[in-house]
Amino acid sequence: MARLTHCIMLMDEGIERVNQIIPSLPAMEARLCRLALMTGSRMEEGLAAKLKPYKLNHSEFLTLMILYSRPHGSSTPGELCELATQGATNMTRIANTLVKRGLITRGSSEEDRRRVQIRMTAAGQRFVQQMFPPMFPHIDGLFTDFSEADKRQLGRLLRKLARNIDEINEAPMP
Amino acid sequence: MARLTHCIMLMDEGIERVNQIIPSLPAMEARLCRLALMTGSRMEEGLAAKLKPYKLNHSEFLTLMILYSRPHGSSTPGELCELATQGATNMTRIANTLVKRGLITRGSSEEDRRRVQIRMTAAGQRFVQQMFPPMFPHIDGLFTDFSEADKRQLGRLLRKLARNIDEINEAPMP
DNA sequence: ACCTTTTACTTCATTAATGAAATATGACTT
DNA sequence: AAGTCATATTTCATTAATGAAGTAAAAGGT
Repeated sequence: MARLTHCIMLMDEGIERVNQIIPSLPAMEARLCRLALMTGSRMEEGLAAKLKPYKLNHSEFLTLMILYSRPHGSSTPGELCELATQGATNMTRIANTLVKRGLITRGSSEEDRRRVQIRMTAAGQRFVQQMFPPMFPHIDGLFTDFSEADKRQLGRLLRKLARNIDEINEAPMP
Repeated sequence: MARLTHCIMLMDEGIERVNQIIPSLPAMEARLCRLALMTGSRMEEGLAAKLKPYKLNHSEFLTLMILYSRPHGSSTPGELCELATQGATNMTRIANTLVKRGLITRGSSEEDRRRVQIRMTAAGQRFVQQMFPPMFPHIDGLFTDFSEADKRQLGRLLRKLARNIDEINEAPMP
């Protein structure tokens, strides 16, 4: 695959040329937009590659990690949908595959029998504890040459961007 | 859909809890990772929503814009693959749909008859000039409250991150 | 000139991920 | 108890990306 920095270079040139035809283009912002999209999708790919040996996809991994982070490794499909930003249909499928692999169990809730109680099994916990730490060097590597200030800045700016995304999504669509 | 800021809050809590069970987790970096992934995919979704009325998906839009940015609105499938970071198979499909809509044409090249010359039609140019500018407020909106320094910083940090991604991808996989 | 390899794309089949709508069940309201 | 809402699942369809094999043209060695 082509280097991301190369793609970014080509993107910069492209925006430059489009900007010359359409001067009203907010070039700086468009560049940031593309940068965020490009790095985001590369990171997705990188993550997918890391997960492949474990036969997990992004949403399965995320669900597993979220469940792992819950008190008693327990939650419900509805809650997991919210936490993992997934549709109910997908969550059912994800739970199916994780149950099949013995990493979680589905049980019925006492108080509300509509609810399904999802619990991480001991095998599931072992699995997470084995597969997660080897990813740390990769996570660290992404920010090796970042100073502490850089990290704080990036965090601040991405959170700021996130707030703006929310604003836009809440504003009534014209 | 749940607000992104809310998802981020939940993510922060999740990382915090996982970090208590697995202290070796590089929490700050993991947070940045998730932040980048989450904002990236929200921006994808936002873009997809903007493109939907025009019946375009991301790769079709990107291809169209790249072609628009080329001298004489002309290129070849191979070049477009590189510029849009797409496989040849996908590019064929994309070109098919864009040809069907009359936005581009496929012709054969003079010098190298293996090559296919892809050209943007007048209709294609009109289409881009109509559909692109209305997206500017959206692009601007993402960065409304960003100072010029903020934008420069974000650009710098994302480019830095991109270089690290390249490093990781080039390093021999263990 | 002839054979092999490489390049450039296309076609067809397959997989992955998700979404929409219908269904079953239980809980809550009045 | 009747009607409404909430939770989860199943079924079906859609969308998008990907892989394997095929076609055609050009390049290069002998």
